[in-house]
Amino acid sequence: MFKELDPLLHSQVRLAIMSLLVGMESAEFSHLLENINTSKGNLSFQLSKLRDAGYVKIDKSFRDNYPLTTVRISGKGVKAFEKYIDQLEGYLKHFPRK
Amino acid sequence: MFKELDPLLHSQVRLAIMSLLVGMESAEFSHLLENINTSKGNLSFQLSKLRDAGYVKIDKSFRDNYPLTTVRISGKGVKAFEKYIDQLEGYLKHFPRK
DNA sequence: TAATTAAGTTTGTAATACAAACTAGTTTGA
DNA sequence: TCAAACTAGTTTGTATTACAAACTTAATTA
Repeated sequence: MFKELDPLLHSQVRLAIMSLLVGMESAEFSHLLENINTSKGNLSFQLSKLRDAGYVKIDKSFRDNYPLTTVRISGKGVKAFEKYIDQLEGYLKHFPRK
Repeated sequence: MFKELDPLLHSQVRLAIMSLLVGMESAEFSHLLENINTSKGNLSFQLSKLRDAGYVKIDKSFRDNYPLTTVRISGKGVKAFEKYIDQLEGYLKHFPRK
């Protein structure tokens, strides 16, 4: 009846990360931080989890001498995000969206 | 940008409970247990949390000599569920439902 | 050169989810 | 008739999580 919700995505911060990433080519750490209501500590931690799952690719470089972390969603990540939404539907069907 | 998701509802088991209850007058403990993939220990625990939040009313009686626990969603619970779905929309907008 | 800022990472703690173990009583069958 | 098995849950212990505080490393500014 109710399908399993991917625990990696069923988390406010990680879902927000994925939601942002799915709509853009790539995002800088600071961009994510500005748009998600959490600390950089937690953002860093949650990004690592998504990387470990293969849902995002993290690229580390330098810009103007400072470290620059760039994140992009992977194919696997997109699929997982789509699937998560599908599963979620089952929980919400009593209030269909317009 | 991303609104707070009610932590009481952003949980697989509790969301399933609320989703079932919002579609029916009331449900017995055993009915919930059959339709949600969890243990009775956890179901009991999560129902208590929803009761403590005022999202459900729990009625205890007896039927055929055995204890019978009946649950129904409260007005507050319905509102919270609707609001949760609204907030969630913000996270999913890149994949609109049909 | 000392203080401040940038851009993160690591760690400690508090909250959470869960199933195993428990409670309290009922039915069955030897 | 009494002990084993069943009904219908609740409580407790543990392992996992989410998070922010504290830390790191290096660059910039006063």
